[in-house]
Amino acid sequence: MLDDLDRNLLEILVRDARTSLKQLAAQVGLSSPSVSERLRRLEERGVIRAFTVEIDPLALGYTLQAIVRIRPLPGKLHIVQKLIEEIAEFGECDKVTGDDCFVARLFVRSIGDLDGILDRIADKAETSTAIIKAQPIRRRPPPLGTSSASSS
Amino acid sequence: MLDDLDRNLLEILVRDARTSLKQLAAQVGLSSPSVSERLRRLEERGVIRAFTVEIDPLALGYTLQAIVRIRPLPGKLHIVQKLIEEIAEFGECDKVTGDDCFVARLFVRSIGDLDGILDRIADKAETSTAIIKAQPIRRRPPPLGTSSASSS
DNA sequence: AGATTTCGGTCGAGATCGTCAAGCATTTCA
DNA sequence: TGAAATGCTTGACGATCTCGACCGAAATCT
Repeated sequence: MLDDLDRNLLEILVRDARTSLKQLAAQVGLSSPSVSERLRRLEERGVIRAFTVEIDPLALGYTLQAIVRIRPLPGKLHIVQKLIEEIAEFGECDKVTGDDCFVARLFVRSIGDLDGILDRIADKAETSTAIIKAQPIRRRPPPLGTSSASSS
Repeated sequence: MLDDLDRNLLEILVRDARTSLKQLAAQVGLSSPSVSERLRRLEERGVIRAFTVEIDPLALGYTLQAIVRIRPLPGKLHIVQKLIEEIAEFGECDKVTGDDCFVARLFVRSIGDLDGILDRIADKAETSTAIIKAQPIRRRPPPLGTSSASSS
């Protein structure tokens, strides 16, 4: 489905999405129209979900991040999910198996804000919050190579 | 530190990092050299951490994601952290307060792979794994507006 | 207050880049 | 065997970016 050239292109673009077609072409050994066509198809197929910009939350004043596990009270699941989606400070949320129904990432500027936001769901769900002290791995894509599990 | 124009630019770029300087200039009411200079400074200051491409893990065959909470055995914290960093299938890892020391996101192609990877840290840490069933909120930046907690 | 420096902006020209059409080779399929 | 489809290249045109020169407002210094 993806050949080596595609993977190569993706790798370069993950590092710098502004790499010009010309440079991309040079690095993978194609002409720029070919690269352009490949990118078009990668987008069309949904492999490339978006070209975007990664912003440092700190630069926006969000000095605190937390991982919040959320267990909605009986019958409140949908209301809670909707609420989470509407609160812009939630920067990520996954619905998971197990006791905790949701695991979410919260960006806040202060402990006070954290409290304020959790209060808004306190009557609809139980939450456990863990403050993030460090980020050993920041968001990165899974390995692009055709395989890799259990190597190094 | 950031004015309205900067925030406006960031908002546009988060949606589409390939927006041309010309278009950006038109949308915020500046000339393109000005926009160019602003972007340069946003990068320089670290506000924009990177221009990147968002890849669909599914397109690479990663049909399964999991949230893994990891509690290293006594004395094994650093070994475990290093191990996690080296395993490319970990797509995110935060060091948090509380009983669980790390919370990580794992991309795998199959349950078998999941087992294989967890086995590699099983003798150095306790783990609890939650399979991701859905993603109500995919990675998004915190609100860019000057404030927002407890609105909407 | 008045002069000066700094900061952020505009304009225009030259260089760079992306896109399009035309054409070619290889593979696939009837 | 031949026709169609795929994926590539080349070359030209138009759009975009970048760089230098210049300008004005605001802050700073004397």
